[in-house]
Amino acid sequence: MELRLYDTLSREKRTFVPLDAKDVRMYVCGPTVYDFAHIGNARPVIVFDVLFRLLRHLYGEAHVKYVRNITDVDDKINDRAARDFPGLPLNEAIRKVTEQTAKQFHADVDALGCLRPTVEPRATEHIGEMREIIERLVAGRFAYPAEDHVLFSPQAMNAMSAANSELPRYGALSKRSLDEMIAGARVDVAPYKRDATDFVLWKPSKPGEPSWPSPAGIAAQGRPGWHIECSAMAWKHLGEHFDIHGGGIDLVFPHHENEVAQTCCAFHRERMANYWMHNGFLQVESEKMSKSLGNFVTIHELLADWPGEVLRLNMLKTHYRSPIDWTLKNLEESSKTLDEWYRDVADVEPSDDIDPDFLNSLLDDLNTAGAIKRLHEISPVMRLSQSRLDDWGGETAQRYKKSAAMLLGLLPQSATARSEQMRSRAGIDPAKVAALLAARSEARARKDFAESDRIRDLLAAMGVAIKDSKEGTTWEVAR
RNA sequence: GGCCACGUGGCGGAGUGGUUACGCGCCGGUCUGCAAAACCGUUUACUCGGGUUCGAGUCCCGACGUGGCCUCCA
Repeated sequence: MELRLYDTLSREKRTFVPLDAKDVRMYVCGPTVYDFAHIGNARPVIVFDVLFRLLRHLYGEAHVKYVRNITDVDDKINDRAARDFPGLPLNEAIRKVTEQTAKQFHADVDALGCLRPTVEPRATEHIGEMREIIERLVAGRFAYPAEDHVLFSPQAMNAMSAANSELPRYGALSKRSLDEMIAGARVDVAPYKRDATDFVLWKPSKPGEPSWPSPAGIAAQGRPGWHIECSAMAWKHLGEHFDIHGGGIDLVFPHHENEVAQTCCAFHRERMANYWMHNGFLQVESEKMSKSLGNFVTIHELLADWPGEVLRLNMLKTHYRSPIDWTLKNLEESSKTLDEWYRDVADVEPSDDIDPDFLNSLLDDLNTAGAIKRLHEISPVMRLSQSRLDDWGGETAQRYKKSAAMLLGLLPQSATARSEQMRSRAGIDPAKVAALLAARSEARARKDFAESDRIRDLLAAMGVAIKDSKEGTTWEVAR
């Protein structure tokens, strides 16, 4: 069994071969911390968490390094800080915004059942590395200073790459040519740019803005451009060349294209990452998510209505590269599925093994939908026709189901713990329910069905769903 | 306008040219005081038009539709 991953650069699924099986390295673009993360932001976090778990399963927990950055220097952060804390000095306001937002982000992704990455570097702690990369680029004539900016020249890169096969061509990742980009360039090209396609590595800071000593002999203080922070952090924590780089599909251009350009030119490398992985976009109720449409939904808001696990399963039902339509109906379905699975596994401990069919689905470019199909099949109950039942049944199935689900980051707790959690979440008093159930049983025993139905309706109004069976009556929180 | 994805049953959603994906829902049944829950069973699909092939949801071409990117949006 081998892992195959779809690589955006080659546009095909390729067998994953790590550079060093004892040190598998993955970088994923994390949040810019200026506002609540929305459900679209949650997708890469969840998807690459599953990949992280899978890699740990394959190569051992100690042999996988996952780096996800926090970008805490950005124009949007500055704008938000000035808006939210007008009384404070800008730098102090910025610190408040980034600290609060990062904290909220951690709370959100923890609730979604995501493991913390091995390293979570911050852009502002890597200004030195950014400057060093910029110096290298200037020395190599890939970049030039102009009016206190430093600009990267894709034209220079391509001239060098034509003469030196060690370098990739600019535009290879996003499958664009410079000619196309020049044709599509906006009219308002900054006057200090030599070419319309040049992009900013470093720019001057206005008074009061965050600022650091500039590279390339520029006297004025400045701050980094957008793409350089990821090149710097990936280099620092994963080296010049590593295995996997991930993020949302929208980052392919310009962000990742520019990262590749910066890193490969600074270190004279043909490649930055061996596999480029990109998750698809998300729509809400069949509409593009946007603030103007009023369907901009944050993780924080969703968590008020749903356990994080429901959001997680709902995300994983669709293959990571396909678009997702995020709807209430799907969430309800996901919620029901989890109820059923928790009932299936009860309080068993996971198996030491992973079901091969389940694992094979994940190994096929993270086919979580196929894996979930298998999870439905692995059931302690005879839920499938006899011919397809395999050997499943009883505790073996329960333990297999538990271990497989846990590889997806699902069913992390016991069924008992979960149902207690659901009860306290719904604010239901178990003693009161027990008393009402006893009264109902008594009414049923004396065939006073008017009374027993009245109690049933009463419980339903409290949000309690009762379930009668031969063994007696149980209850759950109604959805 | 340029480039890139995607279009599967009532709904969600897999699918490596040839055999039932799977889940939800609907319907029927068992159970039940009646229900619910649970369990059993059944039901429908491959956007359109060409082409390649013994055979296409799967490959090729075109049309239509949806979405993304085109310098700071996951």
